[in-house]
Amino acid sequence: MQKNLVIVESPAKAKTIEKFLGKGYSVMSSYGHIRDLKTKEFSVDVENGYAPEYVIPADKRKLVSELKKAALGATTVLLASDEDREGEAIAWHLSETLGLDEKNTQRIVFHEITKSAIMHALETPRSIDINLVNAQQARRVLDRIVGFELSPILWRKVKPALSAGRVQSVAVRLIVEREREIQQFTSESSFRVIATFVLPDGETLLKAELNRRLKGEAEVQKFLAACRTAEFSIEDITTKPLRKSPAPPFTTSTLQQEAARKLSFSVSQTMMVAQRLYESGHITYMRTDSVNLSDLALGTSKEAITGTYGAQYYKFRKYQTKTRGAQEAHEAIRPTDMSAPEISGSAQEKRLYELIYKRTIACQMADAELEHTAISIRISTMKEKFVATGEVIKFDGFLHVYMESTDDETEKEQENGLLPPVKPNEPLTAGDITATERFTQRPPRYTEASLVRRLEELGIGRPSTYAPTIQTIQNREYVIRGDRPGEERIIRIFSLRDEKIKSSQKKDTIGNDRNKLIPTDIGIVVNDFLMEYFPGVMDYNFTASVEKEFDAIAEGELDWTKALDRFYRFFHPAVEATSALKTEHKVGERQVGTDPKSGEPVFVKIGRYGPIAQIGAAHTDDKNVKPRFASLMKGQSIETITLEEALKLFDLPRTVGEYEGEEMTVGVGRFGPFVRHGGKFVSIPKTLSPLAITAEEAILLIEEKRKKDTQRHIRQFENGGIEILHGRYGAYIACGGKNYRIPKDADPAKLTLEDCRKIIAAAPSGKEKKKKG
DNA sequence: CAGTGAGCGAGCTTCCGCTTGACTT
Repeated sequence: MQKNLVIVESPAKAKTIEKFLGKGYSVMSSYGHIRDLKTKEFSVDVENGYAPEYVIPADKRKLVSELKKAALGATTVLLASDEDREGEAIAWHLSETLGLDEKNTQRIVFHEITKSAIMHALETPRSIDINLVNAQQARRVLDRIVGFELSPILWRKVKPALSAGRVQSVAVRLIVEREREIQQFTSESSFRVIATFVLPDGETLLKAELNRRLKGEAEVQKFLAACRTAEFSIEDITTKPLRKSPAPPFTTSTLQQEAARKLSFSVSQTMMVAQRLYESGHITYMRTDSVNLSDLALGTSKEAITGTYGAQYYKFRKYQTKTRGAQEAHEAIRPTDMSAPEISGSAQEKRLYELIYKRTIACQMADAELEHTAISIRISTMKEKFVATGEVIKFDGFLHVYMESTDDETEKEQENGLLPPVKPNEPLTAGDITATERFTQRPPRYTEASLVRRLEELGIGRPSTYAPTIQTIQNREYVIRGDRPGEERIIRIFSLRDEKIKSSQKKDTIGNDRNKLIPTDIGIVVNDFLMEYFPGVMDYNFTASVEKEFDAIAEGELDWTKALDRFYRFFHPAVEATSALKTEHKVGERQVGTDPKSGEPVFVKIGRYGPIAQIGAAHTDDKNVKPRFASLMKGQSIETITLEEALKLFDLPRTVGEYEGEEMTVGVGRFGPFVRHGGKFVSIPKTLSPLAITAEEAILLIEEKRKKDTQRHIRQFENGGIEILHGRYGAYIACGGKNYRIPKDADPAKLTLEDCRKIIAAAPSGKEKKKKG
């Protein structure tokens, strides 16, 4: 029997839709794009109207032939990819590749996977919008031009295998510029004054803060002295109602941020867990920029809220997407079943689901109603005032369920809850008055999630690329996720008590950073280079301005090849000029001083394998004098390293002593500092420096390594030819440089040589595994 | 896994956005 064929992008979506459609339809998935430019070639014919050369990637061929077969046997083919630029292009590529006939091909779209939305889509088919497709082609080709013309310049001028692109290079720029702001930041000190007053009843306390910060010790002393003789009284009491509204439902970016703040998930972890929730049918699609909720979701949310919390907690809300460049092909991320506050699954899945559930429920709940009270306290000797503030929740509303977190690291000004009842002009007795020194905070380093938020604000990147982009800039070693110890500060404290002023000090660490994005030397050098020669592409508004052009193309107002040509005509000459540039020194090179021993200059720069120091210039007349090299160590930077530190690097490798008749040498290799002893390597932990390590410490490390190794070996056969080892994922068998997994039901300690041989023989060969790619 | 790096030179690397697998040391 002939059927209608519906093609969607995602297999999970296909499964759901199939249920709604019934017998006359079969639903297949394209798994995203089915054609693209070649991966290893430029694939754009610049001379010929920027004609792209599309190919079907190897891992898509089988799928495409299956789709082709299904399309041939179908009465009608319905292309149901997403209703955005990429989705329209997918539909077009499908129609081109499968050789579809316009007569029995329809383009349909829906934004939510509900029966009514799908039925409506079936009733209102259209044809492929070629303008929208061309907008996508322009986007694709522009990204290819930028990426494939800039990256090779970096290979030549900085280091092989680097990359540049419209999105990643701007992401790195944000991080580099933030780091510079932090370096240039000088914190200022001021004193925050807090007083505790006693009410006329002799026991109730009221805590209040001075309405301005004091500058410097002299002013503090003067102020406290004036307080000694002052009288305090209530000046004014003001209360005002305060309303708080819930945050909109989750998009990809806000989910990544909240999961990072509340669950400490990395961006990619959030996406992996969300993917599983989506595949098991618990949530809607997780890559979206829309805050829209379907009527179905709105209805079931209302039921859940009124049923669980009561009608007074419910409020209908519709959210509008404000994000720049949003394409809104999907709904917001929400539970598929609003009557299920919990699901079964892994601990991570449960936690992420709960977060999504609460956020969705909360966004349809009533405002929280609070009352804000401020009591100002007069000081008879001065015009300054103390102010006590308190906030009382009158009705919790959505706060009952969910409160959005912030990245704000600045200390929370402790707010009082309920303030005691007071009357104007009531006299107060001062207890302690304490002035504590505070320092202004440097700008915060980006986290993965806060970088995503910034990129989204700038309209750069898409929900499907946030996590991969962050991965890329770390893979290229432009940026690392790392820790930076805070700065220790002495904090001065002055307090007035029983008419005496006392001073004290305490130590505090501020600005301690963990798991933040920090630029590397390579990232900094590449960024500065691109900023100098390609400021247009690096501009934060570059994406926004080309998006405007893409919109014009989609509207049919602009020819896509003309738009590309306009860009290429200014971009390509800059590429040519930069390539031809002859520079005496390498990009990012810096002379740190002169080697006192040889009188040769000492440089630091990016080498083929990373940052290096160099003594002596190349290209000298004397061919026998060659420059010497040494890698920088982790944590050192070509921007800040001193001559002394650089010279020390040349002390390596060095011999630290002998052990068991063999020399122990210390060096720094590709994987960090190591001790070498009789052909074996032992890593030196962070706590020890290869420059300072002693023979005793080195021996200890060697012994530790040996102990660990013996624990690693569970059994040996054939003189070590076949071994059972303890690895990261449990026990495994190693044989001839290959590893084999042990079946779950077997006890690794009891396996015989015979068992091992069987397992090895039964394992699929390497060829079979590799065939696909 | 490990000390590389100054040149007669092989051949390689790279973009952004759609989407999941297959895999496991």
